[in-house]
Amino acid sequence: MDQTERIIQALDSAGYQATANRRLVAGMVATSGGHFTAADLLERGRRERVNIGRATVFRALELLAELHVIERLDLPSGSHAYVLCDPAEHHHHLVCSGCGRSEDVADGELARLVDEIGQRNGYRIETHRLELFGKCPDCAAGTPPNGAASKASSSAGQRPGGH
Amino acid sequence: MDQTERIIQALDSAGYQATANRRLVAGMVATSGGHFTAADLLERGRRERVNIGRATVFRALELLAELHVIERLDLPSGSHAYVLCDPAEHHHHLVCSGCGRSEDVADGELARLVDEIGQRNGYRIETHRLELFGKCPDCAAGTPPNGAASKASSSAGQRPGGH
DNA sequence: TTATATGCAAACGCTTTGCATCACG
DNA sequence: CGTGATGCAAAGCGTTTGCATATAA
Repeated sequence: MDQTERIIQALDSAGYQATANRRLVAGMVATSGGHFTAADLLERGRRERVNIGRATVFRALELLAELHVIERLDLPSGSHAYVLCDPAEHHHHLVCSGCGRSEDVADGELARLVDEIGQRNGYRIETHRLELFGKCPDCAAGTPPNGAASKASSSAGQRPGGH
Repeated sequence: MDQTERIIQALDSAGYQATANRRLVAGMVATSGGHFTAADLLERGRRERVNIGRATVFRALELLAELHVIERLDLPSGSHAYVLCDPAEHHHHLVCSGCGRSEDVADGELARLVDEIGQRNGYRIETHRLELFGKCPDCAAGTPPNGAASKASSSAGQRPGGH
């Protein structure tokens, strides 16, 4: 449920200290509501008057990426962003080009297709990456969620309605 | 066969001058044998003692990308590279993590799969990108093609079984 | 001669690093 | 205490831009 806790948990069980700053980053990541850049977090920190250094943010993101709690996306623009995601299984990302929201997408049939392509070309495939960009239901309907691109602030990730 | 000419052709028919420097870049791109970065071309230019400025290389690459003669790749390492490719149809890239060589891969069934994913999530998909990395037949056989030694050094370090 | 293209170097944005300090275990 | 984490500022890359010069049409 609480994504922030989940992240802190991940840090802890990997043997890293869950320091105040890392908790802070965890919180921002969890409530980002979509993709975000290091600059976004820095900016948000500045706006909320929390004292956190540039290097610390970068180091925290690197750490979380290493733990597969977040993953780096290459946006069509060429810039790098991160998204919170499920560390458990191999998946891809469907990213809203309107509000930045993102969904994890299971690999599914893709594995077979990838395999096939490898065979056809005689390559031994090692990794593959699929990135999907489009408009989420809200943005497609012209009602983008508050704080569009990088801000956003629903406290529970992308699971409206919970359970 | 002459890719260089094809590139020059593309420039010309788009109304751009096929200047000496652009021909030079075209030649390097055509004979790159795989992916390459702006730095690669610069380096190669320096080595071959041709006089071409950094900005010119970047501008030429930007131009060729705009004409869809080359395409930008995001290597797993996060760095940007370009590959020569067919401007005609929507396709993806299969890149050798050993020598950097690259094949165009038709979209094929992927379109359907992408569509399905969009529907399932209620997204209106705008673009998608599939990138495949692995070992080409030669590299897999331990006989990397000549002149490809350090080519994909930046994309190595992949975790084959990984996330 | 007029529009384009080029070189150079400075400017830029993003990310990393060195190092002294600080917090946690 | 000792290791790990942090802040700051400087350094490092890759890329872009301003501007004067050179070249193509």
